[in-house]
Amino acid sequence: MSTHRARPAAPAAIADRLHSAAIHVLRRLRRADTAAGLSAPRLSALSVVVFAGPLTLGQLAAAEQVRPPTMTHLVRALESDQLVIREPDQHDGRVVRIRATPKGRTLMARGRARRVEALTDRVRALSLTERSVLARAAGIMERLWPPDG
Amino acid sequence: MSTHRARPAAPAAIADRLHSAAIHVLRRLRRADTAAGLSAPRLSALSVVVFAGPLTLGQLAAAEQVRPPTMTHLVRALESDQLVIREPDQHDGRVVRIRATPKGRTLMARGRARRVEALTDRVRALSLTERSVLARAAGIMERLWPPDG
DNA sequence: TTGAATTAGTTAGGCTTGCTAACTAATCTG
DNA sequence: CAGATTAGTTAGCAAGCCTAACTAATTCAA
Repeated sequence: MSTHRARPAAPAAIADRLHSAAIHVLRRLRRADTAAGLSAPRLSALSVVVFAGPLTLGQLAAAEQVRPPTMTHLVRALESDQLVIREPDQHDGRVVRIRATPKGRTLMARGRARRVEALTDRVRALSLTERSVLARAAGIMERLWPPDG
Repeated sequence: MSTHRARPAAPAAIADRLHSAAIHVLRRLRRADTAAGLSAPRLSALSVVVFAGPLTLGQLAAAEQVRPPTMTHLVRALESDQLVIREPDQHDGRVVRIRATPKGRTLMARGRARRVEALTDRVRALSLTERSVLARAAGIMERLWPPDG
């Protein structure tokens, strides 16, 4: 446990290591992915739709931190797999509401489990202390940027 | 600090959150990137070449967890920017050694700093405890998978 | 020694994810 | 109602990833 009681690392060094670690972890998962599973961006978008209820394309794009055209594209892919549906808004003819289908809900749960399966296995091999560090880190990482950006 | 003294989270839940957090952090950085900087994959590959000395394309691909054709592509891009050079191996005519140029070394340091600048700013805003959690997490993440496989 | 198998890397081609610019359509505002 | 704004799509591009198929070099075995 080299960091215990050690001089705290500089923010830049921490950022650098975290960046590198995130890249490598995601690359591992990408490889383990594929087969019948959803890609990370699709899975991530689908999760938001499932959990945050029906929401507009723009809201979804903002939540996922991508541009609207990118989200249009992602939604089209999910729609063609019948995982979400597009609904016109009653009050505003410009907006499109995205809603998860039952098929989308089931597949999200399964796909998510499959995609992180390899990671889950590795986490299982860690000590309770290490797991707790990762759990806390995940929370910190999600809260790094203020809610709206 | 909700996880303090709380029942430890299931490995699958931790994996899931970490996965999601990694995606979102990297997306933020991608946005802040561009201008005169190297993309994450190029920067990552260049770093390995700089730190791990000259190494073959295959070794580099393995280190970066991508397929050889992908690495061929990345190396070509780095080469055309004169950040690395390709050298034929004396003993084995099939292998190609990749070596960082001085220009590559300088640009790596600068590019790395620039790319993680936004993240560094956010880390600076954290408490010492939180920073230490992230630092430890980065180390754990890098060591999740055994060295070679 | 020669010819088959293996190994390193490249080429070809495809898909996904991301972007900006430019467009359409709908809504709001003065 | 005209002009500005807003939501989303279309078009077109680049990067990063892959597999399949290829070339060239090396190894190994009969």
